[in-house]
Amino acid sequence: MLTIGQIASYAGVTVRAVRHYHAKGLLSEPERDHSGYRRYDAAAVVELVKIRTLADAGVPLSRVHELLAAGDEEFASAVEDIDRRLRGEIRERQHHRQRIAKLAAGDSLTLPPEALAYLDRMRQLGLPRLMVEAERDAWILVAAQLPEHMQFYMEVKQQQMDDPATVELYRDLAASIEWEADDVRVVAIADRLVGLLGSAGVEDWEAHDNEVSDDLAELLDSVFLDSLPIARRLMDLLEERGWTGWTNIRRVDRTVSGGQDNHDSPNRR
Amino acid sequence: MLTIGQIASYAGVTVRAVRHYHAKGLLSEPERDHSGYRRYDAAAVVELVKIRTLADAGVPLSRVHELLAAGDEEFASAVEDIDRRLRGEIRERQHHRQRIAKLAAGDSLTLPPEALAYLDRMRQLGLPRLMVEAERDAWILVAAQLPEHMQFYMEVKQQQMDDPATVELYRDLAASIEWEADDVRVVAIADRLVGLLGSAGVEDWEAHDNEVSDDLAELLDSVFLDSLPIARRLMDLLEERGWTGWTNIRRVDRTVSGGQDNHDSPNRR
DNA sequence: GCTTGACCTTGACGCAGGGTCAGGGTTGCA
DNA sequence: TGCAACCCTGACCCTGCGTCAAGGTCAAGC
Repeated sequence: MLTIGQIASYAGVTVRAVRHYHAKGLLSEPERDHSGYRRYDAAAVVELVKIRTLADAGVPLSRVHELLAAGDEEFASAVEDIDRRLRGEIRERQHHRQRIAKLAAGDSLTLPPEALAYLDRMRQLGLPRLMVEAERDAWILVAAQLPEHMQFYMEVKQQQMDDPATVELYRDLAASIEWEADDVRVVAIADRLVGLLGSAGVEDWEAHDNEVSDDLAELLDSVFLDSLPIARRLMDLLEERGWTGWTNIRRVDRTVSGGQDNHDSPNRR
Repeated sequence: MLTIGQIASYAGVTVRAVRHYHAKGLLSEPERDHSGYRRYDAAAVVELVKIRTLADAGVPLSRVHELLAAGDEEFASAVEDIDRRLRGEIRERQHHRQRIAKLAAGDSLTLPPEALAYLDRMRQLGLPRLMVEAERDAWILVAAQLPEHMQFYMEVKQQQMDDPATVELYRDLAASIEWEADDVRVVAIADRLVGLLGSAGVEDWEAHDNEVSDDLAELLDSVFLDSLPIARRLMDLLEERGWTGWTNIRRVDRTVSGGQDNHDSPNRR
């Protein structure tokens, strides 16, 4: 008669595993000797080897019992199930490999390459690190929600960077991070911004704009409001000048107070 | 400010997952409002998106924190680690697929094809099911311990099946399962067995024999002893006739009582 | 007879990544 | 005011065992 350690070593498993199979009901509990030790016969080793054979083939323990008792047909269909699961797990891992490969290749953690290029452009134009990071965080949020629009957005942003007046405005906005909330220079910024908004040349922004949910717009506005002390005042001034919102900035409807309309708005976070 | 449900939905994860990341220290706990609700800012969403990006690339949560804080070099080497792990997991699944495919193809659970062929041969020779199953169980044990010797063993067994006298002996042994332990016909069986042992033609059995550990031999003997009431008596009779053991049956050394020597022994379970 | 070391016993916690109650409190809307 | 939809913590569930903890048993050597 065999002890648990012996059948375990015959089957090439640990003692703990054998007890686990008992607990799961895969292997029936054998007789005990006078001191309570389990005593196995050779048939138990055979059962254990069968269990391990199935387990080594990727069969979950919860299905081993069923498979040991199964006829040919059930066995075949169960095997198909298991193979399907294995294929799925392999595909999943392959996708994981592709993703980490991209991350390792410098795709940053969360942004598509065109966004990284845009942020690089900002840095080259000498815009300060804090501003670039605020932009990055905002675009991470957009990319997470609307990955399919990122390319378009980035094209527009790159065009904006081609306009010296816009870049100049960005620089001043960046500098304003050190201003108090009531700094008088905010008024000049607001006026220049309205000027740029009026001369906006991007016509089909609107189609993409409508994809930005109110919730997301609010979230992005909050990034702006949190990062710049003058932000609240600036938005107030813009509202006086006929523009409402920031992320989804739109012309205020003049006929119905508090109403909305859909003029396009080239300024973006 | 955002609730936990909101940041979860921005990042495409469950509320439970966000709390899990808090508990694991991946995402720092935000402020609470007056009623104890967590209140998040947009930066938290950005962090959460980063965490998910890594997790979706197969990075274990336990390494996410480290990777978020890592420089380029550490990041690269960590990514290599993870890719290695993923490759290993894929290979493992591929092996699993091969194994269940073989099982599904009828490779039985535990025996190589040549053993299955041998068992089929026994059945064709009209040997009873119980005997074939006892053989099968015994060979399962051998296959688990000495898979590389199975082919040789099976060749020898097939040769035995070519000998009508041996087959006849098997038939009578099978019939003996219904005999009492003290049936007189056992003596005749023992004599015929000794005759076959003496005329054995297999010369290099010995090299394989030595691979069978004493423990395994004892286990296999016990299969024999458990399955046949006359087994014990038969072994006693064999010992009287100069043969000891069963699985590792050997000629008894005549000069030193109780000693062992290494004559070959073609009889096998 | 005593110690030592290798076994054996049950019970419980731990891992990864959360899912899913249970048993509350809060908020927002009709 | 009521109800649904949130939020909170705490706790248990899943896999397939590994790893203590705290003891009992066995065989060997002195």
